[in-house]
Amino acid sequence: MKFATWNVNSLNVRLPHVLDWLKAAQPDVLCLQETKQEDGKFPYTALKEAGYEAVHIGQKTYNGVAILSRHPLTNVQRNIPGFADDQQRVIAADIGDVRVVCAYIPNGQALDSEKYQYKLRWLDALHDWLKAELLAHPRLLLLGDYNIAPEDRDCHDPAAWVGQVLVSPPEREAFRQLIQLGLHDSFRLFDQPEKSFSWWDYRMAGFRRDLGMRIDHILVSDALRSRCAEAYIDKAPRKLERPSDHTPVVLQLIP
DNA sequence: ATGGCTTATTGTATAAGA
Repeated sequence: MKFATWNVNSLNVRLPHVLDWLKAAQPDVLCLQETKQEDGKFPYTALKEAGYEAVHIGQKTYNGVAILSRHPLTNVQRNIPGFADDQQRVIAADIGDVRVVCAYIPNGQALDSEKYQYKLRWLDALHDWLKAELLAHPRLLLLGDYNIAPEDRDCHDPAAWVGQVLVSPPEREAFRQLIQLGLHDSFRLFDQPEKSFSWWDYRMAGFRRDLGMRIDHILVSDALRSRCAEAYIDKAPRKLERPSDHTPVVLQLIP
């Protein structure tokens, strides 16, 4: 079973890339973030023709998350229960014997921004919900755009990023709190190249100069750890014309 | 590196992303 996550920065613009990638990479499950469209515009038909059913929660302009799957999706949950949020950032479903949670964690903008406080509150709510979710579903995957580079090696220039979002100590602590729930960063279960990144800024020729960050992750619960077979970042879609600024992150799980 | 890009919007400049 191949699972992947990809922030597509507008599914309307990126649908051709998504369809091409589904065909080339053949994932069983693909979690999308930043679909940036209301559900009425979501391309259910095109995805169905490609062999994937989908569940989605979206809004105009911002946010929006979806799970695409070749296998039936059941027990679908939208948003974090009990957390009042007008931003559409979470969708979860059962696929096979696994609980799949797709999340678009807030960016935070800047440390002195209200959006940063929202990010930390949001991470707290996610943590508390996942704690309960793990009791009900021991086999759980949390895939998405975390907007957190967990360690300095996940940042192209840690010194230049001190004092900014994605790397601040409270964000990294929130990531560790998720790990404390009994989750593992699947990417780091395997040897990886140095400078492994999942996002590069559109500006400053960020991709060409490899000024990237690893902020998209797939966490696996204790019960799934021994089933992890391979984890990698597929940089190919980032090289296309008019790419998303993120590229897919992949985990292969033994059935 | 302090925004040089990209996206969406009842647009023609602004907000947001990361």
